[in-house]
Formats: sequence, C-alpha cells, structure tokens
Amino acid sequence: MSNHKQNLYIYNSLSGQKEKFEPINTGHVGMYVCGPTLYSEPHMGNMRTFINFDMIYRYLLLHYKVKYVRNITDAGHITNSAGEEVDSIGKAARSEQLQSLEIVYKYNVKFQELQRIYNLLPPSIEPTATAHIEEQIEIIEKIIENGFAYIVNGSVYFDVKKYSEAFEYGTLSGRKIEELSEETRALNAQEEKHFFADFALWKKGSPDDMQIWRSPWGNGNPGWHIECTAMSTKYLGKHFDIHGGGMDLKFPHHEDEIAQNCGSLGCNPAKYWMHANMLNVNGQKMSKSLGNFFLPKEIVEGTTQLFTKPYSPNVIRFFMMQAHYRSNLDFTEDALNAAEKGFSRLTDAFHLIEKLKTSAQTSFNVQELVSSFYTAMDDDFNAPILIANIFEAVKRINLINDGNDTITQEDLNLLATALKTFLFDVLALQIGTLNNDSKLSPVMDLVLELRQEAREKKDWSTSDKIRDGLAAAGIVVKDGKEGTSWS
RNA sequence: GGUCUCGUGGCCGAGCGGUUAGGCACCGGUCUGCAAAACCGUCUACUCCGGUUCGAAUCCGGACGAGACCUCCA
Repeated sequence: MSNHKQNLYIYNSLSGQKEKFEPINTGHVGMYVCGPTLYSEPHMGNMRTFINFDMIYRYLLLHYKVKYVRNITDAGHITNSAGEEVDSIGKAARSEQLQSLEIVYKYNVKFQELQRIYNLLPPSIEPTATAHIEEQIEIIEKIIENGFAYIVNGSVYFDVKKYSEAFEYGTLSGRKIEELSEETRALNAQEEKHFFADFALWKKGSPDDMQIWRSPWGNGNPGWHIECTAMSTKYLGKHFDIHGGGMDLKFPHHEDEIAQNCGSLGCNPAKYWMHANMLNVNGQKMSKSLGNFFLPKEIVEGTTQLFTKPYSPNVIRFFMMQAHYRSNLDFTEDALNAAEKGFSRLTDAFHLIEKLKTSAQTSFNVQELVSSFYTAMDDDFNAPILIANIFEAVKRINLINDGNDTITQEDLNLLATALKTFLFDVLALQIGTLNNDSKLSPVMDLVLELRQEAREKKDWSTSDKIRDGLAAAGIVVKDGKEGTSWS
C-alpha cells in the first residue's frame, strides 16, 4: 500500500456533491457494483462501466483493503415496456433454444474472457442470483413483516405508498412519487399492484418458466432488484461504503434497492453511490434496444463495421481513461486513432526510462510531479488529469534523453516507480517490451542489415525498395541516431 | 409532457471565478541520402443574449441546440 496521504473525494450521487471519502471502518472499503445480466454477450458500453469501476477499485487498493463484490444476474423478473413481468434470461433461452443455465454459462464464459482481454481485476466475490434465493426470500419476508409489501395471488409487491410514510422514496433519482407519470400503467399484470410505482419482489411462476423456486408464497421467481439487496447485505453488511453501477441503473433499480434495504434493514445500503456514465456511438447511447452497439471483442479483432481497423485493448482502455467516468464518451474512429498515437508516445517514453543517463542533480521537481498523480486521482478519480500529468513526465523523460533536463538516480527511481504504479496498477495498461516477436526478430535483423549495406553503398533504390516493401507488410522502419528499429 | 445533465479551439476531452489542461491533427524546427518515425516548439477555444463581479468558459436568468432518465439496458 502507498504511503501517500489519502485525501480522496468522491462524487456521491446521493447528495450530488463531491464528499470527502471516509470509510465506515478505517482502512477497509466495501464496494458493491451491479454486474451484467447474462442473457447476451456484454457490449462495449457494459465494458466501459466495468472498466471504470476496475480503475476505481485499483486506486482504492493502493490505500485500503477492499472487498469488491460484483454480482452476476442469472435470474430475475424485470418489468418490460408493456408493464409485464418478464424473465429476460428465460426469453433468451427460448429464442436460442437452450436452457436458462446454458445461456448463463455461455455468456459467463464470454464475460470472463472479456475481463481477461481488458485486464480487469477479478472482484473479491462474484455471487450469482440463483445461488442466493434463500437470502432473497429472507429479505422479502422482512419487508412483509415491516409492512412494506403485500401478497397478491402468489406474487409479492413492494408497497411504495406505505413505504413513503416511513421513508422518502426517490431520494437517489430525485423523483417524487406524485411526479412519476401514471399514464402507461394499469395494464395487464399491473392490475395486481395497488399502486403503479409498486414493484415485484417475488413473481408467481408460470408453466413456461424455465427456472422456478419454492417460496412461502408458492413457486416462482425473484424480482430483479431484490438480488442486489440480498447479496450486498450478505457479503458487505446492511450498510457499506460504495455502491456503484451504470447511470441507467439509478432509476428504478438503485432507487428500489434503497427502498428494499430501508424497508427490511432500516437504512440505505451505501454511504456513497457512484454512477458511471454511458458510452455513445454517433452521439447516442449505445444500447441493445437501439441496435447501435458493438462487442468488446469485435473492436479488438477489427470485425465491427463501425471501425476500419482493430484497436488493442490497451488503446481502448487508454482512450476510455482519457474521459472522466462521469462523462459521456463518444466512440469515433478519429478519437481512437488519436488515442492510439498518444498511447504509443507514452509507451516509447516509458521504454526510454531504463536507458536514461542520470546526473548529480535533477533539473525539475520530481516530487511535485509524482504527487500530482495522486492529487488527480484523489479528486473523484480524475483519470484524464492523471494522464495529462503523466504526459508531463513523458516530456521530461524525452528532455532528459535529449540532454536538456537532468535527473538523479534517486529521482529517476522515484519517477519510474510512480509511473509503474499508475500505468500498470491503476490504469491497468499493459506496456510490453519492444520488438518481442522472437520469431520475426532474427529475420528483421537480417533484412535491416541488407538495407543498411545498400545505404552505405548509397544504393537508394534497393534500400527504399526494402523500406517500402516492409511498409506494405505493415512494418514501419524507423531510422534513428543509434541505428534502425522497426515496429 | 415531467425530471435532469450538457453545449470548450480541426477532432477527442479536462477545468467550473483570476494561472499553459492533456492527447491527436496542423504549422515551424532538430535529425535524415530523401522520407517516415522520434524529439522540441508553436497554435490559445469556451453556443448566443442579458445580469452579478475589480474580474466569468466557470455564478444567476433567458434563448437556441444536444443527450439521458421517466419502460428493460452498464
């Protein structure tokens, strides 16, 4: 852990302000983030949220012992646009002609693979909804006991009106129940509800349900929101430090989680609520319903129509980190290309570090530069500022290399360590070694030697032929002061 | 219709009352057989109209424009 003095401020969605971060238990942080629903392969927008919380997790890890819980939704009924309760996983299972469990397994394998590709740290625990039916039932029972839920025909609904007599509903999303539009309701299954804003805690099973569980109210399925309450309580307690998720989960999901937690355990589950912003493509939120999404694997493999070439996961991650987690980010080819070049400049400078000559004195303030990395991140995880400051270090490294700045061995160590910490441990960028394609390397050495011989004989047509031929094969020849390299 | 967020230079994107954000591109230079690459330097913007202030991209009001949520989505 870092000995940097922690002075972290976090934007709390609950208050709409940056607040000083003070963990409930000194030195420890409990964080819960809403994970994916495994009815399809996570798209790039999903990944942005997980990547952002991975960055947040990683920075917290520098200073605290962190328990990071991210659930996997493999069951649960949600309410669709027609006001019907729908089992999204069951629906996917039917359309793919698989069992629910097969669907969940299939997409979980893909999700785990994506986490590897994008270098996400595994959470401390990744609990699934289906493994916590008991706990969900217990929470529902408590809510009923407290008088905030009612049973209708084998289903259980949360009673928002009763609840708002004791607690305030809508504190997170800033919504007031009177203001919630009523027009779309009073349809189909809605008839069972006393009030349009009520939501299902338990839904009575139907004969075509693929997954079904026993409960005190008969066989059925849990509602969508209750799993998070059950699992966060089980692993982090009834009140923990950080609850995160995508902006779009704020309402109704997180709002209802708060209601469930208050309704059963008497308190808001989290001290700090954090919401990551959406990913835009062509100015619009990337989402399944709009069909303008691409898969995290497609962009890495270059198989999406939206982009003309593939981008490495590092470049994608670097690109994402250049925008603040609470801002929208528009994916465009130009922006991605700019990020790719910037990342390569960063990489080049990083490789220069070990070749740098040290001096008796340092010509700039290394301590200040290093602490600027922490200051940036302490301000609500401002990764774009961190990167800007890292580029200040890049410039210094290049200036030292050119002999226009000097650095002592001690300061160089300090800078190198800090860069490694932030580049590798926080931003999770993987910077490999140069020209590490061992098979190609000897071949390239030979080719470049031949070209060098031609150049010495001033046989420009041969040397240019080699250079152009390599360029056509996607290999760039770089003539530098200390010889020729390639990439 | 309701709630909310946002409008920054060619592009992406920070900042949120006074100081150069940063990256990419452009331009100039160093290097080079010529290029490319690399490095250095330069470029100085905040939708519009009012107001507050010694001072506003930053605060307040209005207009226009964009987006999110209100129904599943990270």
